Amino acid sequence: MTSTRPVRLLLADDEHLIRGALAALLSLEDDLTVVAEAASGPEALAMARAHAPDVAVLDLQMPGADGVKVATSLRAELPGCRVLIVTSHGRPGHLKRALAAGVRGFVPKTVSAQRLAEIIRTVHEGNRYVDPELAADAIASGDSPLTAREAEVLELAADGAPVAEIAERAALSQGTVRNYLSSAVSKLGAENRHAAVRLARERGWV
Amino acid sequence: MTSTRPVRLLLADDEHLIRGALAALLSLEDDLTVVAEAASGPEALAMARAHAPDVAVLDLQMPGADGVKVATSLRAELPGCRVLIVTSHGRPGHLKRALAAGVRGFVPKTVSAQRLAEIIRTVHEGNRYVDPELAADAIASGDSPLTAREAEVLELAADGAPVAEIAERAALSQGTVRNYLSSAVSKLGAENRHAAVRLARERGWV
DNA sequence: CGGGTGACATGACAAATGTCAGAGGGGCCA
DNA sequence: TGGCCCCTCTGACATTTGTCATGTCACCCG
Repeated sequence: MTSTRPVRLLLADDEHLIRGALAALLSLEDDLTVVAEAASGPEALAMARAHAPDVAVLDLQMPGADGVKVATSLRAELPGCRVLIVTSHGRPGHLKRALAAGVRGFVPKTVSAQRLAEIIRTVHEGNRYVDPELAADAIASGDSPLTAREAEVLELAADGAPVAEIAERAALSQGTVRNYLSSAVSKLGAENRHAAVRLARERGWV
Repeated sequence: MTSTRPVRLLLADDEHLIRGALAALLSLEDDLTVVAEAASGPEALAMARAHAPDVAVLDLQMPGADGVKVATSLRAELPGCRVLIVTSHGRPGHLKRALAAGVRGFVPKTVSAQRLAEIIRTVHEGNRYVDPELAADAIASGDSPLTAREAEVLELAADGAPVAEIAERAALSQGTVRNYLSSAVSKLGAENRHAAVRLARERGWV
C-alpha cells in the first residue's frame, strides 16, 4: 500500500488553542489531513455535511451539542464517517453512551499526539479503539442500578431544588419523589440525595 | 533589539495531547523556546527549579496542586519567573485568587496559539494580561459577600455531608454550623445550602 | 391466567435542616 | 472609650428530609 490518499479529518473542540495545536500536529503526519474545524456541536455537524470527512475527532464537551449527540446525528447522515471522541474527563457513563451512539473510538486527552494519530488510523480502518483505562473504569462501575424514574428524579434534584419543586417539575406527588430519592440514595450507598447526585454524576449515570 | 535570546518557557498541563501540541506550536515562534514540560503541579515545581524558565505557562487544573498553588510557590522560589495561567473553565474567583498569587497573565483556552504567543511576550516584558471577558465576569460577579467562616463551612458542606460531620470537621458546634449555613444561604439568595454551594462555586467564591 | 415488577400514591414517624432570638467575647477604628 | 462587626454558642421552633408500611394499577412474561 504505497500511495493511498490521506485520511480526511474533521476536528471539533471549543478550545481554539487545543484545536489549532491539534490540527497542526496531526497535519505533520503525511497520511492525515485536516479538512475542517469546528468550535461547537452544531458547527461540527454543518462542517461534516459540507466536507464529508473520513474521521470526525470530537471533543466530548462542546457548547450547543456534546460529542455524543453530534455522533448520533452523524451516524444517521454520514454513515461512512467514523467518529472518534476525545475527552478531558472520562466518566464511565459517557463511554457507554458514546458506544451506544456508534462511536468507534474513545480516548482521554492524556494520550500523546503520536498515539492519537495511530488511533485515528485504527478507527479509519474500521476497527474500534477504547482507552484501556477508561474501559476498565466503565466495567468496574457497571450498569446504573437506577430505574428510569429514579434517575429522572435524581437529575431534577441535582441543583439542590426542594422536593416540592421536583414533584411539580416531574408531575409526581411529593411522597413519590421522596420514595424515589430514598431508593436511589440507598442503591448508591450515599448519605443523602446530594451525595447521591454527586456519585451518580461521577459514574455518568445521570 | 535584534538578537535577543529567546524566551525560555515551562509548560505544565496534565493533558499530554494539549501539552505536546502546544509545545510544538509555540516552538514555531522563533523567539520562544520550550525548555521543560510537566504533567502535574509538583512536577511543574520541580521542573521550574531545575530549569529556571522565564515564563511558566500553567494549566489551572492539574493533579497534585493547581496552577494557583504552583504560582504561589514559584513566586517565593523564583521571583524572576513570570507565571501565565491558561484554563478551560474560567470562573471569576479563580482569576481573583490567581492575581493575588502574583500571576501575571490569565487566559482561557479559547484563544488561538498566535494570540497566546503574543500574550507570553507581553507577560515576559513584565506587563500583565487578563482576558477581557474573564475580567468582565470577575467584576460583574463582585466580591464574595461571605465571611471567612461562612465560606469555610459552605465548602465543607459541598459534598453533601450532614451538619454533624461538618461541625466535627470544622470543630464548631452544630448550631453554629447551621447559623453560618443559614446566613450564607440567605446572602446568596439560594433555596437551601446545596443550591448555595452551587452558586458559590459558579462564582468562584469557594 | 397468575405472578412478578415497576410506576405511583398515601400516611405516619423520626431525623435532619432552616430560622430566629439572644448573648458573650474579641478586634478594629474613630 | 464606645460602637461595630465578626465569631461563637445555646435553645427553641417550624419546616423539610428520609424511611417505612402499605396499597392500587398497568404491563410483561411464562
